[in-house]
Amino acid sequence: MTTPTIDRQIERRLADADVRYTRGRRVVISALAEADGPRSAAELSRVIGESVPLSSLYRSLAVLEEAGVLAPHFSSPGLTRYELAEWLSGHHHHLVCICCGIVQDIEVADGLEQRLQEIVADIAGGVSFSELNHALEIEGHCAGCA
Amino acid sequence: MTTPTIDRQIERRLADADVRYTRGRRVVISALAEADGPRSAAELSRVIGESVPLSSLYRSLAVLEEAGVLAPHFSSPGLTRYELAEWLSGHHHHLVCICCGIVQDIEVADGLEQRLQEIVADIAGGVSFSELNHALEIEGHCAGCA
DNA sequence: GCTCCTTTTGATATTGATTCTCGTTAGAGT
DNA sequence: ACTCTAACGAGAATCAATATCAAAAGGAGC
Ligand SMILES: [Zn+2]
Ligand SMILES: [Zn+2]
Ligand SMILES: [Zn+2]
Ligand SMILES: [Zn+2]
Repeated sequence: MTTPTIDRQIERRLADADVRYTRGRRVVISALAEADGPRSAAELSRVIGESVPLSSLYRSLAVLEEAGVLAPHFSSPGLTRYELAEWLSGHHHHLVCICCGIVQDIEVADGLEQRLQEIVADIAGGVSFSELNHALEIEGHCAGCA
Repeated sequence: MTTPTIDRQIERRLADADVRYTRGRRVVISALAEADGPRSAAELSRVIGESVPLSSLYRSLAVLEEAGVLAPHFSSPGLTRYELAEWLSGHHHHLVCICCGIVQDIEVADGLEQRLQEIVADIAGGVSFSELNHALEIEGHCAGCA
């Protein structure tokens, strides 16, 4: 259930970009806001149902990514999952199940995130690469696949 | 240039799995050993040339992954890149250019890797998820895209 | 080298996710 | 309500990847 706060932030962002926040797009955002991790077009379609045709779903995902509202995530062969961008959902990391492929968001306590940030800066500091962000994926077996 | 050591390790692993280490497969391994990061079938084909048809290249990648010699890597929409598995190349992380998409391996000094390991264990310790491995991707602009 | 048997190859067809096309529909502003 | 433009949606097209299957190559034994 999209929080009113997030919804208002998205409204403003889309208005600034002259992109309409239509019914179909609201449905997509709502489905992603309820998920506890990134979801693919097919996974979303299964949840949303017929009300948003696949071709529209794909275009909505592309438009919302372009507007910076959604971020893509890659962890399975041949498909792209999307989630709310971090400025909406907060910085977090992912648990990736190597058995069933599901990806789950995980919040990292401030202290740990701080230490992680330092390590990343140390690593990137030694090479000619301008670090902008980092993504930590923890791979293993989820509760269902234990 | 595949080091003789790595080549011997692969020979043994494939022999154990009753999989032949054929010319085409050697070419693929050699190209990946020379790369400084994961490469897709198309990227490899560009380097290798006509001597290994795409259909064979794809099958070689699948066979070598199945045998545990190669590991897949996902960071770009709609394609899979491969690299030597970590038991061959050593544990490492990746720099991902958000501009051109190239992925580059990066070695992490033991001390940093140790601290990273601790953080990962701390994060995974709090949830019902059996941690097996971790992947840290540092996103930013590569030297070419600066 | 020759035979038999199994694995691999490679040209081609096929699948599956995603994107494109284009006529139709809906939204914001007047 | 009228207009103008953005968005929609059904279907075609694209592109990475996989499946087919007949032909070629390896290996073991002779
Ligand atoms: Zn699982
Ligand atoms: Zn996430
Ligand atoms: Zn770059
Ligand atoms: Zn790597």
